Amino acid sequence: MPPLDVRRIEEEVRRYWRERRIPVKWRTPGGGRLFSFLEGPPTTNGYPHVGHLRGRLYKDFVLRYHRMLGYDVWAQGGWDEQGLPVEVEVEKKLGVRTKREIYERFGLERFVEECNRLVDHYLEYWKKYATELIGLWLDLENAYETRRGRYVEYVWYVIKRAWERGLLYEGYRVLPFCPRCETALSDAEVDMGYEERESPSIYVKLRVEGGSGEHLLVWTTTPWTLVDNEAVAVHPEAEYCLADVGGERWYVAKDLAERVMGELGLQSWRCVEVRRGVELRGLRYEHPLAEEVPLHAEHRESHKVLDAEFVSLEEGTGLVHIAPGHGPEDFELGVRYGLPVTSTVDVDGTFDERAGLFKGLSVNEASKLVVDVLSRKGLLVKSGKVVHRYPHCWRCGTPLVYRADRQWFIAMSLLREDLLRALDSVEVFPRVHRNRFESWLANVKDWTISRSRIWGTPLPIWRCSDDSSKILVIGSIEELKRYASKIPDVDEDRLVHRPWIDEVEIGTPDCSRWVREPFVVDVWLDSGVAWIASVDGLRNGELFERLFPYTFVTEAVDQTRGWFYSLIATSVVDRGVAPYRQILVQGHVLDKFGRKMSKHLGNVVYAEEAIKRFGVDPLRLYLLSRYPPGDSFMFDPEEVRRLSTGALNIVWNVFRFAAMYMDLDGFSPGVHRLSDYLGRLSVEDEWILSRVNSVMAELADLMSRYEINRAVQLVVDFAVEDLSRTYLKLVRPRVWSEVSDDRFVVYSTLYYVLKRLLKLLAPVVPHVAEALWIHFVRHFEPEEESVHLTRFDGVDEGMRKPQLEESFGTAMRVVGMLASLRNRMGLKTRWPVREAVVVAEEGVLRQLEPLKDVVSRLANAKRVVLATDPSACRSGDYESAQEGGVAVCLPRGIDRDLYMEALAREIVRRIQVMRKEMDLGVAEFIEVAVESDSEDVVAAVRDLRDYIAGEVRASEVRVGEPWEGCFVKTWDVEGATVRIGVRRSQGSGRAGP
RNA sequence: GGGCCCGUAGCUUAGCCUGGUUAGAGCGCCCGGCUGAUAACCGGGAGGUCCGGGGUUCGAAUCCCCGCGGGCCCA
Repeated sequence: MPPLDVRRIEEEVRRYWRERRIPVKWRTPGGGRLFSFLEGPPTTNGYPHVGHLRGRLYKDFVLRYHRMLGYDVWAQGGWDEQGLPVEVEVEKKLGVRTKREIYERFGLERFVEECNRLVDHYLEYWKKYATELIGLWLDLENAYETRRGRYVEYVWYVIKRAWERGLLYEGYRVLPFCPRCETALSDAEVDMGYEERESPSIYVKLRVEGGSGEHLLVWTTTPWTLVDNEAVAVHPEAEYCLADVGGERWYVAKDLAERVMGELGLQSWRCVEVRRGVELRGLRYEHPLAEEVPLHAEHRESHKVLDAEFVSLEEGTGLVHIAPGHGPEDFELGVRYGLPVTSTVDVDGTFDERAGLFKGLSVNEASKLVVDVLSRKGLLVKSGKVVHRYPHCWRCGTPLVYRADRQWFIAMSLLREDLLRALDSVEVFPRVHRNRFESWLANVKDWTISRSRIWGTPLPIWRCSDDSSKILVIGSIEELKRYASKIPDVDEDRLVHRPWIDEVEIGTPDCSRWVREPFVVDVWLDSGVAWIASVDGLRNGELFERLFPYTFVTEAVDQTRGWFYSLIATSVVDRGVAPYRQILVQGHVLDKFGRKMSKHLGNVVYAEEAIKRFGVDPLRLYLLSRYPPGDSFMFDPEEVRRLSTGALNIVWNVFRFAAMYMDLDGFSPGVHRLSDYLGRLSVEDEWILSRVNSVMAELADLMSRYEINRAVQLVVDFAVEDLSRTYLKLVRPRVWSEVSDDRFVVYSTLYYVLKRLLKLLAPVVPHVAEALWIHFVRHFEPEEESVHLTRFDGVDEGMRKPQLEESFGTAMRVVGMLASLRNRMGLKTRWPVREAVVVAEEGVLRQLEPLKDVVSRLANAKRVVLATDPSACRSGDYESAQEGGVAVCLPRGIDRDLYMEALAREIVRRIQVMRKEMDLGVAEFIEVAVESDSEDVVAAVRDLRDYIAGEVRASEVRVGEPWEGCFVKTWDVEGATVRIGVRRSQGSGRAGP
């Protein structure tokens, strides 16, 4: 086996999988129980980064794990292809800024084709870098795509179901709009886009009618909304000051007066009168923009003080300017008091002709002009700036504008109980996220499903042109065709999109001409129906019934209000139950400083770059093991190598070690069976066999809670700590020894452990595990085609020895203490000691008794003495250390025999180095000559010639001058000069197969 | 304004639910060792007012309360 070269191995393994169609075989049902996974479809815009990879690796890990547990896995891919993000990018590409331009310069047909083309572009990229290369074995051939006719139909289906249940309605409502994208956004979308922003902050006084000199002082951060101001609200219970300010009198909330006046820079003011909010009710004021906006002349009746509970006494003046067309609370108040709902702002964020002076201005421009006008009229008290959190468009970053408009809704608020009941049957990991989801559902608002856009599922609602109260909702393509009197000659995928859908002419007996509502559907409804649309569930009922509800879905935390919600919402609308059993909520990936990854900061690590830089499996190991799935992940490129490559190297070399010797000795698992050697196991064999089975049991426990990082750490730690550092270190001499066939006991033990280990590693590092399977397991058992087509072996309870594992832990602690003590004494591990004494209580000693030999080997002590009596090594001849009730001691002096042995080992080590430098194979024999000015060294070589020869695989070790032309090096050994010569001998290697 | 989460070594963190060895790792730093799988690795050391304060308790990183600081969500 060659050294580990991750990239080459991944390349080779990918080819192997492709040629043998392993992923297809992996997905083929084998009659087991079904683990049905529903892919949260990535949106096909933008390039995948490590955050996407993290999520996709959890999917992959969980699928592979369950496949190896014996489940059949349903692993269909899926893509979310429609919606604003795509449009935004196409607009950029085409160089257009408004919808009008799209219509006029390009036409919808061309625009939609461009959208399709862009989707195709990203699709290829996501398939390669976020799926195939990372080893995610989703079925991409049969992936669902939200732009397809057969998919869009299900969005229609659910909307029709809502209609049938009386949940679909249209309404006039104040909603957040993105003026750039010219469409309304849903609550969930608004939630995604809160950002810090600097806004104007102005104080305005409104003249109370009657020339009394009284004013209402109001504060706002959106001066433009004053254009549509219709009233002022006060809190009914609050107390208000009528403050005398240099002759004028202003109303301001008593509790806020001090702060407000301070901010306005007014020192000499006083409260001349205090009145409760309710007493101000009905006070009329002159509209501040009455002259500039003519329509307010007709609204004079409304311009007065109202009372409202929502008025804040924490900020502002305690008097709130009310624009029913621009604030949800204002709107409700307006409805309650019959105020005109004035919204002179268009969907693109500009004022229309009703806005008088402000006509044609954007809201920002209007804000500036409002400030100027008020200033000129002497109504502006103060104009400043404030930084606050304000909602922005989640796709394009434009600050949102609240305005009233007509939209279509699904009355989710009526289904709160149903949603909560549905959630009862769902397990949420990690648990804390359940509460959040629950409170979201408990307070869920009606879902605004209409969007004034182009590239999306057309809203399947038609209105009768003769009688606007008549509504027709169409739930399938078949139904559409049934009603259609004329239909464009295009394929289904096009037919269900603008502009083609609007070329369909529909007439029915009760209405001669139906006109479609000019909206598309919120994309969250697209992905939301994936539970049924992904498999064309109405036509594939049998398959669908088996999959539904899906066993498992996982996405990042923001999807609680996104996809997790839209899935359960649509499923509850249609059938009243949750579409999934388990959801795993993932945290986000941040940069190494804990900052969000963003193009703006330039700290995004893209998938392609990461894969090329680190290789897939090191990246997988890192992303899967570093943090709990639910936590934020601070991605530090330095750590990938540190944590992953090192561990993978060790794992790889464990197999190299095993392969080398097993091969050399002609080991064959079919012939040298572990079952035949069970009676001859050494204690470390029993221990490692127990450990591997315990690890499998612990793994199952961790995975039952989706503690993926700990599960992965567990397996890797086993490989690195237990297997490599401890077990292999212990059995090395047994493998080298040719005096008995004890090494076959080691091999058969190792083979058992390694094969199990590979299966445990397969879901974590599928490429490396497969390469090892090919090079190692298949070398002995060629019929085992792929580790990924195997099942985990059950836990072999008979192998488990919890007490031994505990004792071993104690022994390792003692070994560590001895190493520490040696360190302090300046005594190299290479130098043998006569004895190591362990003083501890009875129970600990009982644990250590069977492990004395293990301790003596690892501590390089001739013998291990166990004692309960502290005086055992209290004499001046010993040095001791103690820790947690256990003491260890080592003798200070060294006698001549041990000294000779130490010198011999020093020589051995140097010869080993030389062997390595000569690049000799492990089985090759050498001849050695040692020459020194030290009599001790000469004596050690002479006396321990056989020992040295055995250690370095020499056919001859002699004292004297090295041979002519052989490899010679001069060393310093304990102050003595030693010349060592090494040459290849004629002796044969160990007998091979 | 309300809710949830978090604060442990220079950095990243385990432990907290279920109170009880001397709070455990990894990285970095310093020292040493090992090397017939390993361009590897191993061991040791220094480094902690477990955010602060109060309470419960024989005993608190852990449970409770109050602050402070940070994050997320809702309004």
